[in-house]
Amino acid sequence: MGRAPCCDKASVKKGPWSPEEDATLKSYIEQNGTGGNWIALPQKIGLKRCGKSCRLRWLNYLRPNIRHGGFSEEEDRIILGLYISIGSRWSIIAAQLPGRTDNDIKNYWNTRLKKKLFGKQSRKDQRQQQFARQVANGGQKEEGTRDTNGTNGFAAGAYNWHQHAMAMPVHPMSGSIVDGNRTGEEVDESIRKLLFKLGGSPFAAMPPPPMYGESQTFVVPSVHTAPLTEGGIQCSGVLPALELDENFQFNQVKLDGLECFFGMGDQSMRWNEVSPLVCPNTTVASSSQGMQQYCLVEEPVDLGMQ
DNA sequence: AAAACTACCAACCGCGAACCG
DNA sequence: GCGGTTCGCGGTTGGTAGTTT
Repeated sequence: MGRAPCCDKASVKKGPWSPEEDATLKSYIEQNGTGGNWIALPQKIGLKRCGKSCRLRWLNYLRPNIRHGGFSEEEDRIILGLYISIGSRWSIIAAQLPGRTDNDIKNYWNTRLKKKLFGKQSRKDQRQQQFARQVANGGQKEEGTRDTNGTNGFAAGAYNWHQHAMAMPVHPMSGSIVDGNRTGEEVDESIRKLLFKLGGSPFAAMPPPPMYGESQTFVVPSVHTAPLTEGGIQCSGVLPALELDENFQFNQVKLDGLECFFGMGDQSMRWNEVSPLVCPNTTVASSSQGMQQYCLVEEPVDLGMQ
């Protein structure tokens, strides 16, 4: 027996929602709630829509206190930190960002953040950065840097995000989830608790500082217990060695483009080509000093795990 | 000015999980 | 325990606005 369709597709309207449909759905749910049955809801209120479509419209657009666009640096870091830790579990990531929907975060990741992280800038970002550099140069227009890709010298993989970070001001997160009083350790603890709740062991005490030689190269360990000198890849820069237990191994298959974090794949990656979103405040320290700060989420963030 | 290209995002689709009788 | 139904999630698609050539 095949799967029962959730609705009669022939008689159901698809595509963008009209303002009238929005108003009908919104006013009904605000007054009566969903009634616990999305499938029956559209018939009840005379909408020619699939129940799933109604649910999606409500959750992603009509629900109160939804925020769209305008992701802050802080939100970027939270998304990135959680993506590295738990993969593409957007609903969990969204739960840590009040007002954001999983769909919004997913879109943001797929269209912007992933490219931003791995060096391929969106044109919007390119323009923002070019503008910032012009401002930094006292308004002088940059010339002669456009490459054949039309990326003004910032071709994929060659973009220096540390430079970007200096040019782009860091905006405090709007809303209330940053209280500014919590230490990095408290945030780490929140994430540990979250990961533990998700079924894995919290990655024990943040990783030991990587050995940082004069070559500015160290070996990223595999996710589990691989020693620093085995199974890793050569990377330059600073990277935390996350210790996630086997319950998190499944996430690896979803970590599109992040294989380097987990010692997967055979390509080498230069970490100074990766956005400071990964290691926003990391300091290139001498081998005697060790690493000053860890990555993941470093700003005080209420992860709701208290 | 127009065609081609790119980026963004709302919405759809299908699957597994959870729930219920 | 089983089968049917609904929910929730993540991946993907399609439309459109913006940008480049």
